[in-house]
Amino acid sequence: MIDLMPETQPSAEAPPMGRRERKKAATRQAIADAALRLFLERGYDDVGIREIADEADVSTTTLFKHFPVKEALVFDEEADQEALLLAAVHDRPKGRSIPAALREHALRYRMAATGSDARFTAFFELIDTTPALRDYVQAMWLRHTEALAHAIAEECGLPEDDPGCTALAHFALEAPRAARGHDDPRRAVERAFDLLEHGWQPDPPKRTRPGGR
Amino acid sequence: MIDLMPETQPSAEAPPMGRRERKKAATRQAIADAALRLFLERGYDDVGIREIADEADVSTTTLFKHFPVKEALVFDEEADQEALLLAAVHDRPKGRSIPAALREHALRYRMAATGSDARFTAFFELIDTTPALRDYVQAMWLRHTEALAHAIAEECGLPEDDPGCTALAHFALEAPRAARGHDDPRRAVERAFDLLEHGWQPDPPKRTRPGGR
DNA sequence: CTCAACAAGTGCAACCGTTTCACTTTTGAA
DNA sequence: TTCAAAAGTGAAACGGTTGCACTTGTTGAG
Repeated sequence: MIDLMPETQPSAEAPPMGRRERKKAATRQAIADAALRLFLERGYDDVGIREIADEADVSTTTLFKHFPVKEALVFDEEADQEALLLAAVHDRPKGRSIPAALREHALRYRMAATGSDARFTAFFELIDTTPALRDYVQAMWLRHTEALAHAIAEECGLPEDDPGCTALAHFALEAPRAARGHDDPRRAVERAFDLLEHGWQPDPPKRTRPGGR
Repeated sequence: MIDLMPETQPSAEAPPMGRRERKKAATRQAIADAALRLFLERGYDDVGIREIADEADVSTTTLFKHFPVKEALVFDEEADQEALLLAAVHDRPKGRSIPAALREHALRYRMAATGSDARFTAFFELIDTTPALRDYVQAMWLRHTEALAHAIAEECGLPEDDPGCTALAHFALEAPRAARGHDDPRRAVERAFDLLEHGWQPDPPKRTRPGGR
């Protein structure tokens, strides 16, 4: 329900899952769907774990095997989104700079939410009005920032806590976030990344050319 | 126990508290002391709320009247520190720029921890090794950043979500944090603020001079 | 001084997210 | 077929947190 990821590239990732993995995924999806539906109906705090499990027809034990904490039920696509983000850097067409790859990724995947689809609106309102969820997205954002910084550093052959990489990662995730609320979010993101691509020069390490591998 | 705030200015704030407020403060302190002692002895996760309350000789109800969540027991001075931070901006000597005031504050109050006092070391190790506390400090840092940004904006007569103010607040709190781990943290902070003071020019609003009030 | 009003503290039971445990059922592969 | 690992179960417990009805101490106005 509410697929935040538009149109995965047709040719991409389809390692044919066996029955087992398919069933597992189905269970997971059933849980997430039930949870989101109930949350939207009655509010995050007024829906208990046990009730969600019942609705999805699984035990609470099973529920927690799939989602480590209650908040994670709302962001069941987090892992996929992070993977996509890191892939955008790691698998970018050769010759393309990292900022450029991040810009493309931002425009492609992180702007879906800005459409005027009513379900998106409700989804974001749910988050914005629930302190527990606000806190969770904040922590999530940080996790992604760190993962991205790490990936960039690795890509450039820099130490994994290189401040420049941290800053770039920070910026690349902050830009789309700040763009929400602008009249033309797409344009805002473009602007931010224009700035970034001109300003950011990866500090070339000893003998690796920036962007090379 | 473990007073993070060295030497409050002698003349500052001493609105003579009545017996009531004094007792309340004492209770609060007893709870925080008991909690920190037990945490350091046995680890954060291995000490329960009920046990802390017992040790401080209060009911758990009372404990939660003073500290909204378990993590807050570790940061019982948070409110004071935030107040001090905001005061550093608001009550700075006239003519002094905001960045300069923040630099002085950072050097004065936020570097206490870098001393080689064994209790500080243990305190920070407790935090660093407890995920729940790491998460909490992160959220705390964000709250303080937002409060500071708000205070700066108000001080300059700018809209309360002015990006420049947000950035300045962010930087001013990030600098001392990043300095931890440097060989000479004090110097690192000085450097960071040197940069900041030269770089940052508050966008003068309609008719207010920057730094004026 | 007295007394009402209010703030602080109490004890207990409940709530709810989360974990543990011992157990059954499915599934993939040897 | 056989077997081990993976997925799921059910119930009970744990621990942080809250609600409730209550007592006690402090304060300030009359």
